[in-house]
Amino acid sequence: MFLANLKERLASLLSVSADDFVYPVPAELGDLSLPLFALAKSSGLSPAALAQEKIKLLEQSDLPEAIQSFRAVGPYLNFFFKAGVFNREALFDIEKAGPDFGRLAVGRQQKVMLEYSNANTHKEYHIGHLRNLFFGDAVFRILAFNDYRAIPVSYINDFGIHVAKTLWQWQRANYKDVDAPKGWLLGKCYAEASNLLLQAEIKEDGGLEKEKMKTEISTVMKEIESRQGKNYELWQETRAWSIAYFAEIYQRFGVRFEHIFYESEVIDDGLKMVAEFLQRGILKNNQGAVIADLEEYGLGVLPIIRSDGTALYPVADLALARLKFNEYHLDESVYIVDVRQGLYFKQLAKIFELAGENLKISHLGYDFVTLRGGMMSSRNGNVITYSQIWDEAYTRTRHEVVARHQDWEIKRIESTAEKLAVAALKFEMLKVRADKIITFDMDEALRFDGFTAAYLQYTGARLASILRKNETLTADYSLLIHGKELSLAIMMQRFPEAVAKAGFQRDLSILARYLFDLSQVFNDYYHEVAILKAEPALSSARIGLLRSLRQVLVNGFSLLGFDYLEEM
RNA sequence: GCGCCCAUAGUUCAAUGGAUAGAACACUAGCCUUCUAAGCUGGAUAUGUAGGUUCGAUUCCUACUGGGCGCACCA
Repeated sequence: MFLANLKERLASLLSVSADDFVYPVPAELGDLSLPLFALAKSSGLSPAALAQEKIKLLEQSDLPEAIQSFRAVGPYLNFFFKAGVFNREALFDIEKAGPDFGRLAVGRQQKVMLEYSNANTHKEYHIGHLRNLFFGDAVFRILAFNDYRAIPVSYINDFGIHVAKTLWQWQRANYKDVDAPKGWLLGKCYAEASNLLLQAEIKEDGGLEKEKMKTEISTVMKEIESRQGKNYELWQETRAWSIAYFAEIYQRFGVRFEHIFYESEVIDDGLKMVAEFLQRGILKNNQGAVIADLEEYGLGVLPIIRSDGTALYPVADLALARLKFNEYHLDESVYIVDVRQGLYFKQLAKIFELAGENLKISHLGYDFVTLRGGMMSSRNGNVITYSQIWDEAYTRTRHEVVARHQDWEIKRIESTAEKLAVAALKFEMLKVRADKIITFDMDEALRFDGFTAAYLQYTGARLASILRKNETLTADYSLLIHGKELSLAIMMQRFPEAVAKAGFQRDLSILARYLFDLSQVFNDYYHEVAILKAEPALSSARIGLLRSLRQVLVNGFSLLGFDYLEEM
């Protein structure tokens, strides 16, 4: 990391921290800058006077070779780099590091389990789930890149009351012979069941009808819980459909889990834990239900078991949290779940604290996805499902690819279109900070210009096309003295900083924006400078510059979870 | 009622307390006999309100306004 080292050397000469440096906003002011406001305060000098002091210090020092000049501009100390030297060192550095360029050894192999994609079987998979999946996967990738022993897991809710609702409607609607993915049909049944219940509630005299439905659903639920009978068998069959459907989605998006937990597998241990915690007074009976009373900690009340004796969500989660630490000996267990469950995870952590179990569990929240027409809800069917958005995205990318490459084989067209669609969707979800609500708009999300994955991939494809035409491997990079070459090299050297910041803040939008900025710098350069037609030695050096840029893009794309395309 | 999050250009988003608040989309004027025009160049427009801390506030603090979310049997 040449730029980082350069900053360290300057920092040590000036007795400041490398983190104090900034990059001047109007680039004409310099390549690197040191604002002296904060330092001036402790020294008792004005920032401008301190700048003069530092200038004197620098004049007497043995400066790094890459520094061309420096100058004080008011309270700032600005440095200019020697393009030839900087570029030579910067590119050697990237070539040497290759796929590891940007990697940071901060994780020290700490074991961090990341739980995400907590989908429900028997319910629709929608764009909200996609945000969770892409965010979780990218956090996993960046932590793994930064030397954490990150363990991606998914926890599937296959046992709640929603299952009973779905199966109840499934038997009434009889969709067995409808030509559609079965996982999708189950989601449809869930929405229909919820709707029927809602309608019964609104209707005058609907009370009786609703009670009848609820009783029927409750019967289904109890049969599943008893693990025998027709409904249990139906549960097994339909559950398998959903699981296969999820596996398809994960494969399409290149997401892998080290393990998948199921609610049905931990629920029994959860019930035992509830009994144990009841006995120890950590949980208590109240109005026929079992609750965790956390009022005195300002965390309200968490219901654990319904007054009809059936289990609520936390039962299985209690057992799962314990199981994770016992089986994997974790340093930390992170739940990547919608911010709306923030209170719930505080409650969960508090219960373990009260039980004297020191489990480091934390909640990494992100905000939800909403639609122009209002909040998404699978209960009333106001959703954009995974299959809808995928079909639309793929249709559009395929259309674009066909328009440009009539000569390509179908297989190639389809594979390129698929990669573009995957990248477009992932980038759309990752480019916004996690604590922002995404108001999803299909046309907006599936654009291919501006701040999009297609722009990044197009940048990559253009430079790959040049690299195919000239594969010279040796060159003298100190010939790269164009101002835009220096800008590009500095920007490339800032990749490790972007990775570090994105990883530390667990905010992938930082990396997304960095890659976009980097691409803009290249596209500007591309239009201004001839690469293949420059005189041979210079052309070779420029080819080397592009090779390094490709490496940075490849590394960056892979952290966000999409492919670098050679042609598009 | 209590708690959490958000408020920047017509729209969607940026900006470790620091230099002239940046992009993208849309609108508009240009650029393909240089390597992929899914590109590039130019043009207008913005910090919700009132205070406070500070040499300096989009950023920190307080109040208010507006929007969203969460708070006992949903997950």
